[in-house]
Parts: sequence; C-alpha cells; structure tokens
Amino acid sequence: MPKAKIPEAASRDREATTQKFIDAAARVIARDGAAGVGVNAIAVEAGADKKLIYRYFGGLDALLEALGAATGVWIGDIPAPTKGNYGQRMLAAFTVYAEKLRGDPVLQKLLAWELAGPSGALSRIDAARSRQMGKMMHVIRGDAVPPAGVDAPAINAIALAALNYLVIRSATTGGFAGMPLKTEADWKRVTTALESLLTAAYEPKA
Amino acid sequence: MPKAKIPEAASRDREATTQKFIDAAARVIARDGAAGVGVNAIAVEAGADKKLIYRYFGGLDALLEALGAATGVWIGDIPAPTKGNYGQRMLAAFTVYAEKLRGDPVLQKLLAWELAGPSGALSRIDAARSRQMGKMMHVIRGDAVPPAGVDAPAINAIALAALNYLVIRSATTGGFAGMPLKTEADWKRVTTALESLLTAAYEPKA
DNA sequence: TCCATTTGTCACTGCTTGGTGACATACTGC
DNA sequence: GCAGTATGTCACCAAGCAGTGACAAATGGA
Repeated sequence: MPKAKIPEAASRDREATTQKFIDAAARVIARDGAAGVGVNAIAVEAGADKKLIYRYFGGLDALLEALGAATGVWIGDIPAPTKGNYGQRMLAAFTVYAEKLRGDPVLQKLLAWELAGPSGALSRIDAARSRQMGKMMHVIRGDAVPPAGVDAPAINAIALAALNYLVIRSATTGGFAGMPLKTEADWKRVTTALESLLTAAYEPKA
Repeated sequence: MPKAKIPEAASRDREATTQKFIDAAARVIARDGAAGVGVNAIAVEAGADKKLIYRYFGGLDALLEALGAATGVWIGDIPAPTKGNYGQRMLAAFTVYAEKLRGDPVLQKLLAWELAGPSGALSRIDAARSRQMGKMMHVIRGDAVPPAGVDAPAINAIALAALNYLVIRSATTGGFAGMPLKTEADWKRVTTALESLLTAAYEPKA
C-alpha cells in the first residue's frame, strides 16, 4: 500500500509558481469579485502556500499590481485606423475597445474595483492604464484633427465612460436604465446609438 | 467625586436608535468606502451596541437595504420640465441628475458598490432605483416623443451611464481618460459636450 | 405595587484573516 | 562527496470579524 499523501512533486519552479499566483488571482476575482480577494483564497486557488506570495511578490498589493499590469487593453490590441476623419477613427477604436472589454471579465472586475475607492495597488495600475489609454488615443487619432469648436476630450471621455459603465452593468445586472444589455443585438443597439451620437457631434460644421 | 463612567442616559428610543444606525452606516460608507462596512464599525460609529442591529433590522443586509432605500434620486427631486422637445427635456433632467449625484457622496459609493457585484441587499435596492429611474424618465418625457428613427432608450442609457461613471471617477481619481473632473469648469465642459451630443442626436431630421 | 416587555449592555464563542518563524526538501556550485 | 541557497510546507500567532446568550435597567399596563 503506497502512502495516501501524494505531495505531487511540487514544481519547484519560481517563475511557474509566480504565474500560478497571478492566474489564481484572476480566477478568484472573476469568480468571487473583489470581495473574495485575499492571500488565503488566492493561495488555495493556486494550490501553493501563501507564504510564497510574500516571498515572491512582497505582499498581496504587489501581486494584484502584477495582475493588473497583465490585464488591460493595450496598444496593439486596437488596430490604428488610417482612414476616415477624426470622429470615424475614434468610433472605430471605441467599438473595438468595447468588444475587447466585453470579453474580459477580469478586466471588468478590476475596472469596477477601481471605482470602489483608491486601494493602493490598483490605483497605480489604473494610472498605467490611463497613460496607455492616452497613448492609444494619440496613435488612433494619427493626423486627423477634430473639427473646430468641438471639445474632443470631453466627448471621448463621455463615450468611454458610457462604455465602461454599460459593460460592467451588463455583467452584473444585465441591463441599465431600462436598456437590456444581454444579447448581441442589445449591444448592436448601443454601438449604433454611440455611432449616431459621435458622427453627429464630430461631423464638420456646415 | 462622581463616577467617571457616565452612561449618558442612553436614549432608550427604538425609532431614534434605528435612525442612528442608518446615519452611522451612511457616514461609514462615505468615509471608509464599501470595504469598511461591518456590524462592528457601524455600531461603534452609531455609539450603540451591534446587538441592536440584529434585533431591530435582522442583520447587516437589512440595515444597508434601509440605507439604500433612503438614498437615491427620486421623483420630485427632479422637476419635470414642461417645455421643449424630447431631447431638451431629457438633457434638462440629466443635468439636474448629475448635479444631485455629484453632491451626494453616499449615493456615489452605493452606485460604485453595486457595480462591484451582486451583493444581496444592495441589488434589491438597485432594482428599486431602476424602477424609479424608469418612472422618472416617463414623467419627464411627458407628452414629448423622440424623433422617429432614434433609439431613445439606448441614447439615454449611454448618457446616464456616462454621468454615473464620470461622477464616481471624479470622486476617486479626479479625472478620466485625460479629462479632468475636479472644478466646476470641468463639469461645465462635460455638460456642454453632453448637450451637443444629445441635441445633435435628438434634433428632428431635416 | 407588581409583573411583563422593551431597550440597552456586556462578555464571550467560533471563525477567518493577514502575516511570520521554523523546518523539510531539492537544486547548484565547488 | 559537501555546503549553501532556493523553493516549498506547516504550524502558529494576534487581531478582527459576525453573531449570541445572559443580564441590567427602564417602561408601561394591570
């Protein structure tokens, strides 16, 4: 009769273990939301000892920071359109952004988490994401310029804010303000409405 | 020498005590955010015994539900405009809504909290708020109708979503996507941009 | 006046949490 | 071979948590 306790070899590979923690953190967040996050839960999910979180990352904050750094919409994810005027390029980028965000539950949770309050590690990640977003806008914009008299930063902020909020609500409530947000058709309505808003706002003055 | 321990009479008034708990919960949420919420913290803040939370409310969830029911933007808070077309009325209502939301940190925290995930009590409150919002839209709308071919629910959802998100971000980050959201002038930019978006989208087709 | 009920207080349990020290085991250079 | 170090395991601590039972004090009705 062999021993019942099988230590299962225990990979003994620092790099792989750190990655296991990051993946586990993502799973925990995706499953239990921000509330369930903690060293104990993540260690159990990773199948490793929580002590290693402190040894390899320095603490939970740094682990979450690593997760945040690996999660997001980055330059390259969104192909920079080279055709069309300013409004059309922005709209194209926003559509792709919404698509990607909609398929990434972990990113959604992180986004929602950041809204709950400034929590050390997350806010640094958020700052990084903000900078990245700014760069992206710059790349997407290219040589196109918004029509005169239009407050492009404000309008873009409104569009992105609406997308962020609606995607999160879609995941939690499945709708917002009487607008259902479940099916693909629902989202088609949203993007169509956004398109009509942006094209109207960004069309050159007659 | 009188006793150092002054029991301070202890009001012995159930109604007043329950109210003390609700107020204390609001203060805790406003101060520490969702993370700091708990029976112990609220009881200390209220200056009453946590046991009474269980006796009078049945538990923390019910207390938060009572708080949520008392916190929100309700019919009557927003004067129903009687002039103007559909788009103008909506815009007027949204502006008032944003103003009120911006001045209510507790409501902001509850809003952000609801985004973090379905958490029992809060979600029921959220449902109530949703219904209320629908009613409000109906009252505001009055006899005005949106122009044909315009998906009003989608557009209104986008506008409200953007406002919710930007107000929350204003409180936590002080800005979003390169758009500062601190001063009154910043918000003027937002409302102006929203106005241009909505009037363009809702103006009758030529 | 006496008794039942309500309101408030306190001490306590059992549990989970973040965090650490002590140890076992495997790897690596000499 | 041997020593030193990196990796992983475990037991444990102090602190905070939600929740409860037992009790004291005030209230109000008979």
